[in-house]
Amino acid sequence: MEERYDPQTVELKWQKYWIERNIFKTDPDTSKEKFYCLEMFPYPSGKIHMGHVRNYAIGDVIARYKRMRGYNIIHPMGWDAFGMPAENAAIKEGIHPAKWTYENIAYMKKQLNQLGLGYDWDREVTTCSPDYYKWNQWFFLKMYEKGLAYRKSSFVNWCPSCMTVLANEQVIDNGCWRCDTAVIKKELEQWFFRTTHYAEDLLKACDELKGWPEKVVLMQKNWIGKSEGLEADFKVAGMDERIRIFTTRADTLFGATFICLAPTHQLTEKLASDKEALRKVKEHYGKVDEKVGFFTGRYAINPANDEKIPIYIANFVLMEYGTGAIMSVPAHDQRDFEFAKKYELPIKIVIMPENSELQTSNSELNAAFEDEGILVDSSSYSRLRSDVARIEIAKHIEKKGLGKRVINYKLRDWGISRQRYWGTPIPIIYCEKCGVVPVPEQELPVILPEDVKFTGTGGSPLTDSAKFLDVNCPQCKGKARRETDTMDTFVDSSWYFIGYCFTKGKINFNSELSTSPPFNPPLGRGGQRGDSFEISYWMPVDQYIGGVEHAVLHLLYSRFFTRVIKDIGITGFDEPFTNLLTQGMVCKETLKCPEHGWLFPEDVKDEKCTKCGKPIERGRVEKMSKSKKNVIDPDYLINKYGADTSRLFSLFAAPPERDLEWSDQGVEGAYRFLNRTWGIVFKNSHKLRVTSYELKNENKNLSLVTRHSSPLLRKTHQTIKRVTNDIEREYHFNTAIAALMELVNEITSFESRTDDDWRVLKFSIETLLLLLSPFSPHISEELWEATGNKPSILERAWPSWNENIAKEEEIELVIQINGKVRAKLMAPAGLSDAEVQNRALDEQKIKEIIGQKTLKKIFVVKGKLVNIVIGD
RNA sequence: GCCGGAGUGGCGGAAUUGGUAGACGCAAGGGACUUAAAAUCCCUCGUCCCCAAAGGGCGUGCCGGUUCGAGUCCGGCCUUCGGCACCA
Repeated sequence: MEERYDPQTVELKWQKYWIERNIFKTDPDTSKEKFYCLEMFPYPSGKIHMGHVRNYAIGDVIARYKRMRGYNIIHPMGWDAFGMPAENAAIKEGIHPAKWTYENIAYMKKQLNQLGLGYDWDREVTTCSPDYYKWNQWFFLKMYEKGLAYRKSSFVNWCPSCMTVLANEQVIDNGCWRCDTAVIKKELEQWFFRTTHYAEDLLKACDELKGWPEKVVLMQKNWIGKSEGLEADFKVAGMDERIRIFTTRADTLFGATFICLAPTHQLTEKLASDKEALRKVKEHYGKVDEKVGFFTGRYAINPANDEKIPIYIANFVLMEYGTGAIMSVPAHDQRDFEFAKKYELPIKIVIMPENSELQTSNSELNAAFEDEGILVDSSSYSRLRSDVARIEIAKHIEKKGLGKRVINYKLRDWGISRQRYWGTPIPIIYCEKCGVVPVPEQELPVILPEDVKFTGTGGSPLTDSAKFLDVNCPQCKGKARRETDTMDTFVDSSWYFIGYCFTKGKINFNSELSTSPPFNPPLGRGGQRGDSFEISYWMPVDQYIGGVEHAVLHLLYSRFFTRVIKDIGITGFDEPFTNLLTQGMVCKETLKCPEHGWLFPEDVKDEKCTKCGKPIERGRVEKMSKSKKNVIDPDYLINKYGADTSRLFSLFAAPPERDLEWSDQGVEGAYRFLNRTWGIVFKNSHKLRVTSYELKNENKNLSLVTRHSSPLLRKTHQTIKRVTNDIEREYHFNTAIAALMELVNEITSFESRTDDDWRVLKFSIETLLLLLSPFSPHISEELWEATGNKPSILERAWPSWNENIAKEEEIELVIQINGKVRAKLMAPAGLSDAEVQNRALDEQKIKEIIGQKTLKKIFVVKGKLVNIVIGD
């Protein structure tokens, strides 16, 4: 064994060993309980970043730990390979997106292997491969058959920079989720997936997501946004038309003083004569800044009291939600209030606070009163409480046949059309005679044409590819053209975790349809090795790990797809991910020069900018990003410290769910720890190798205990307990690693004198290596071998502790007087309360403090503390 | 504005059920080894009072409460980070 720890040599050796032995290959062995460990697959942008290192280190620890605990593990990895950056690279540098993507994948795969991550690459999926995206198209056709995929014209979010449509979930602060460009509204024919079909189910099932962070479940619930209310019809005076409105506050119906329609409402053209005003309002539609509207000249009849109230067209009323029309109650809705003030419309108070007067100035409201209260001026409903009146009025309207109680969701259908090249072609053909015709299943996949030009202007290159575009209609064989839009890349990531379940990555859902029912074949059904068997064996994912930024988008779409796949008849489960861990961001301090902006650490010397000599500002700790120049390159870390140190530090610096602040010195600390571990094995390697000791029988430990070695033996058992519990309890790796550091400290100061000491030392060191191996696997394998053991350490069982050995014989007894610590003394563990009391009262210092004062009461906390309450 | 986290030494963070606040690591200071430096090893390290020791006071964002005892529970604020935001 080398004296010096050289991570590069060690890591290469064991990575080669694992690959040659096929250690991470998955096998559906039904005699074992399975564990599906999954990390969110990366977009192949070129190189991995520290966020990936952290995410994948967490996943690898879990997979290795569960494996040692005896689970049958599936731990796959793949590539979210469609997307805009590849297309941008094609435009900018003239490289074909496929070439660019596959080169990036090759490099990043090498990096992942250098980190020692234990993936089964036989099940790798690459979403831009026709073998994969064929199934996007297949799902599309199945959904089209079921009416879950449909086409409609609508106002959509359009990013002028990306020249493509965005789903609602992809609009962040009114900007594009990729490039931040302000999103505009544009009317387009688009394909949609009917996510709303599952709205209620997706919402209800949220309560079953026990293994998810509450925060994420809440975000899902809020996004689905259920609200119960009333739809009511307002007749248009002098016309044979009705306007249906939606409200959650039927109790304020008597306070409605006008009606507002969305500018794109089906009746606006008919009602509004002033086309110029309508055009103006449309311009402001979807913008949050200002409320704009105009009077149509028409009136509506309030179904509650037959009052005539004016009909307005207003930009702030959304066509996409409810009925696209609202009754406006300015006294009790802030938005209506602002609109009414601007256009000088009447404000009628119909709800009063229960115990006080409404705050008004000059007998006018200065803001809407939106709380619950008591009804006034509402005919027979006056004096009712608003929550009661809400139901009564709704019932009344329903009875009169002028409306009905309904449930609305904020969740909209998922617009999946994208005007891009690098995505899955939508398998649809447009025929002049037959109209919209789906591509026949046997003709899948519809493959992206390779010979296209990327100009960066005029939208998708597919619209210029005659070879792709021109096609014969599958029905009438006449001239037809293909759909040129491709699918949102979130389609790709909505089912990839099921794709991993197919042996050797050979995805085939057709075989599922013919062989699958009955669903969920029982475990242990002898000899069956079909794909449907594998899906029901491996799914659902037991532990999913990824960034919280996907809390709404990806997770919601995956939950939707899982339901669709079930309804197609392939699977028998609703939820894809049993447990979810959302890891925090990797952050680092930023440096800024007043003249040169963000700086790399190497651009700073003595707190000054090396370019201009001005003093720099130490900025906030922010998420690592290239633009802020506060990134750490994983390649650099691996070269300098090795994968084991990089993994160890990113796991030690913070618990997984919290943000991690990068610290160069902290990395040094992790490296020092591994060096010390190396050192203790090196120092003792000769003797350790010849010391024989059977690890298996835990109770043998007891016979080895001597006065000298028992503290180390105890510490070792305590460490097994702590590390195991810390991993089991929410994956708190930081405290688990701290426990390992304590053990190393103890081992370092231990001196072996007798053969029994050597056996205890060997047991300690071997235990340390077993416990360390999920975190820093290479060095653990190397030292495991150096202590005379056969590889692989990964195939060893996770150690267990003996409570009898782990428990302390002596405890430190804390003595408090009136809740303040006054003395501490060592006492044997397991004393009775009375004995503990006596010892405490016997203590010289305690006697002095008590003196002549009266003893009021004594509390004893077993094994820990005594609190003596005394009077004056 | 609404919803949800978080606030503990110089720093990252521990404290599992209301029971010794500050584990572990980093930084800092002192010492050993060395011709010297690096590396390594040892010691100190919340703060204040005291020459020092012994001892004691204060201390988990702020104010108050419950309790023998509160970082932990309750009420009210402050700061900060996320998410949503004309959803009627």
